Amino acid sequence: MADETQPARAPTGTRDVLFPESARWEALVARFAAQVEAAGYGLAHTPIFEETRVFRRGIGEGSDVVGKEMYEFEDRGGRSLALRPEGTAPVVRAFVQHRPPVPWKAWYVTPAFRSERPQAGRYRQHHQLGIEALGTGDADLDVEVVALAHDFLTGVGLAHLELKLHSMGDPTCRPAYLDALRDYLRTRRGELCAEHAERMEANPLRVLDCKRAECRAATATAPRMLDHLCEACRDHFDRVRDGLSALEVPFVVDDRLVRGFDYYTRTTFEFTASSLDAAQNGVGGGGRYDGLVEVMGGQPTPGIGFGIGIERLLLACDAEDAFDVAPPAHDAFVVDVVGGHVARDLTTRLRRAGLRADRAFDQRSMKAQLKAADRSGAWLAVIVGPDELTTGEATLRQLRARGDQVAVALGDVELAVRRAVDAARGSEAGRDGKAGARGADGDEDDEEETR
RNA sequence: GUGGGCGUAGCUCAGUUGGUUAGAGCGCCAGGUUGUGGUCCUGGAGGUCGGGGGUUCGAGACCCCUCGCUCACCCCA
Repeated sequence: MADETQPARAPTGTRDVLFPESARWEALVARFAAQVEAAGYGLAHTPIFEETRVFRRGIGEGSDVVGKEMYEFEDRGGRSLALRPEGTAPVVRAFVQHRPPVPWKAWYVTPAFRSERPQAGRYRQHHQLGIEALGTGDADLDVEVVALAHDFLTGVGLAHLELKLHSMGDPTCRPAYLDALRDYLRTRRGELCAEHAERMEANPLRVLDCKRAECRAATATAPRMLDHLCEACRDHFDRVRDGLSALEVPFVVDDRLVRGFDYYTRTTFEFTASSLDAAQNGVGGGGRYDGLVEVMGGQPTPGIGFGIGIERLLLACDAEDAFDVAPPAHDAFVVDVVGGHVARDLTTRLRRAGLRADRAFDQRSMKAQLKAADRSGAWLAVIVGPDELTTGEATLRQLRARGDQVAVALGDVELAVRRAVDAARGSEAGRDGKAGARGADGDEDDEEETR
């Protein structure tokens, strides 16, 4: 337990995301929302905790995430609850509960909790962006979902990205395959790494995913799911590949790809960022889960989705110098050296007029207030001192562009600020040859300027 | 859960084989300029040396415990 005399801090494995870093998060979520909403996905908020069985049944008792990493607790009524370790199960639970018309397409942004030892790109609370689409098993939907993930990731500026694609088969073909794989592994048991020699019976697929050289070698000639797909699964996989190729989404088929949750059927995929260390280079992944709705107590309904880790994605962006977001600048900073009531009134008027305005407090000196104005990144300082008070004017001073100070009537400040800021933005754009976008990718739109 | 590295001002760090009032740069505040930011100069504030115990005449330095951070394994976003 932590020392009670020490100041409290964020729990192990969690992070505070404060401004200006948070501005990047905000921009990332906004971009994701815009993209998936344009494709017909609607926002779904579901509780941050669920009945424990939602995850036990949904994700699978055998998975590490449920078996040893889930935050479980009893509430005061003795109910067993768990903090969500991932995003899909709760959304599927909500689908079963509310029976929305299909196809039902939802997106989410949510924290996810896993009780593991933190390290680079791995936290006890991390955040995911994701989509889920339920109600059709059409392979075109697989293509849509994968393409949306791809377009989003490349859209934020990631270039060094790899998409791995695989098929897990379905209840028709997978059991026979698992038997064949088990039979094979039994003959090679002595060659496997210690851990997998133990675990191979319970979870033979994991062995294929093992990074150790022994396991790699021992499984080089192991039977592969792709060779054991039933006709329906094979046809489905072919259509997914054809679709991705048609949309020019590059991928590699990886027949060792095994994802951590039990619910996957048929298409599974994973995006890795080669700019990150291999240990945590998975920035997102997902797949089809045609049996999950039924497991959750609903009518058999196919579905597919993906989740993207925000922290990892931003880490990958850092490694590639991508998605550099500049927080929006204030339009005006009011400098009041006559006691503060003018700042109080003017900032409010500017804000009510839709402008971004701030001020200093505590009646600081003009020098200090101008310094604060400069630091705030505001385009303009709106100065009111004794002189202005007697003439009923305010002085507008450009902080980031050339131009003389001008006096404007106090009653016209909103309009004058708007004009002066537009002019300053215009002249900066002219100099840079860019529309005021200080971010890396230059296509962030200036939605505020067009009013 | 297992193993390695590391905890000194808000931040990045220095601190000689244990020796007196613990330093720097940046940042912050103020003054130079009693009406003008971004440069410059001067000054100032700010430290339970992560916490607890021990060794010693003396500990930021050494030992033990503990908390935290970090990296790797496992697994995953």
